[in-house]
Amino acid sequence: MTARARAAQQLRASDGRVPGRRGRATREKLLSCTAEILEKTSYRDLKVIDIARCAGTSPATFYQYFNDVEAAVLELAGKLQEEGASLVELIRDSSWKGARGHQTATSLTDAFLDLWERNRAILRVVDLATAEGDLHFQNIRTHLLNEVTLALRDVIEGFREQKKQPHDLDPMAQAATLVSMLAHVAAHRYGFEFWGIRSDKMRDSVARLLYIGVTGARA
Amino acid sequence: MTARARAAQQLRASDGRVPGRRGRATREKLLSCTAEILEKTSYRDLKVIDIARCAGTSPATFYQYFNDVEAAVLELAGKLQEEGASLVELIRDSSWKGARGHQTATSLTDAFLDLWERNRAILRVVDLATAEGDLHFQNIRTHLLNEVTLALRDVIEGFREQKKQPHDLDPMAQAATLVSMLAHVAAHRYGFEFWGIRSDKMRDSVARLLYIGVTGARA
DNA sequence: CTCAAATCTGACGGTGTATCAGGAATCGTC
DNA sequence: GACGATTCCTGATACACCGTCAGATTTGAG
Repeated sequence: MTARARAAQQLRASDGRVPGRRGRATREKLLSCTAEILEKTSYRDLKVIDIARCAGTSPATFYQYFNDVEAAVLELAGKLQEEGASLVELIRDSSWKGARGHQTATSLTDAFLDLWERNRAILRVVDLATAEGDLHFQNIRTHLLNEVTLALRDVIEGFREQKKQPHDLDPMAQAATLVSMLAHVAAHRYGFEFWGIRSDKMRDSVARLLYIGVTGARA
Repeated sequence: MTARARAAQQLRASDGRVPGRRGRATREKLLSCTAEILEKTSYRDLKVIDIARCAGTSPATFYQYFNDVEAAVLELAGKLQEEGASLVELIRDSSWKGARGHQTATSLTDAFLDLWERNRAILRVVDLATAEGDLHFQNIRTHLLNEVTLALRDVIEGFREQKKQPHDLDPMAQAATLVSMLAHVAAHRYGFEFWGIRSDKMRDSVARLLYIGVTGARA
């Protein structure tokens, strides 16, 4: 790789320079402040000036490193893209047969809920922006969930070949549906508790439907 | 009802007056403009000044009728609360047994997708605001979905009593999970097509999982 | 210590928010 | 159809945030 090519894929400040150590540090600080504020306030009320204040710097500095607030959030979201990897392992490396399969479904459900819980503030925005048709966020969401969906699809395809699943079932659509269920329950977890539904019962239902949906087995 | 009590539940302008015909008309115009703009732009970029411009009036007029942008969107969302009613009828008045049951599940899926499609711009915001913990939107979302969830719960409870569903299954949690699946697939419908999954296959998977989840039958 | 590169910020023009006093339209009444 | 009262609307305004740039400050290599 030429020096030119390397520089091209490196971080750039708004004026085109490649940031040094100090620069990268303030950039990181700005990012973590963005994440922190997003935990407490709505996306609509996330202001550059607040991020700058939190980072002990000025708004102008923020614009040195990001084009706008969305760019910062987008980067935070980008960091989640690899998070899907551990879920994929879980899906591929565990047995989906019988009681073991139910155990796998439960573990996957827990892992999903946990992933969402740890990143709920960002994932909320990713969800909204994707629904609004923002292609950048859509891409991130795809990268995060696509691996998981594909892994599930393969497992489902296996059960279909064994005639455990209906012949006309589309494994990819089925996988996407199950992932949707997981994502939505994870996103609205707090809402269910508020609604009077016990969290562990919710988990059981999700895991059970996941198991049935993947394997074609009965409840 | 006393005049005082009636006035108390009537519409009020910001200065406390009860609006007359002209006032209600501009109010409606502002609401429809809000909805219209929300179709094309993100919630984050929804500005009072744009709504006012669209309605051919001034920002000050907007504030005559709404405290802020959120109040207007909240009212638009409130109008959806009764939309759940037709779904409830569908759930209660149709058979869930055998092939008929599968037909019912398909109809419900279609009705759900249609409801979301017709109101996607507003429902996006409801979803986000609910996830962000906004209780006003949470309430609306609950009213919209709670009836449907309760209706599904009753049907599930029936199948549980017939030993078609596991004894330890919580019908309410199961219903909430299925509604989550419906809501999320509906919200991200366009995303799936973009992702290369055929819309009709998606619908089939959702309907099938819904049928299985409600009745406990096999695929 | 010196100086050039890297980093930061004060200052500014532009846009949106939210309020209020007062101007304009409407309506009932004579 | 003119009057006054009521309803409705808006210009003016103070304030907040955005996004940019020139230049001040800091850093660190020599």
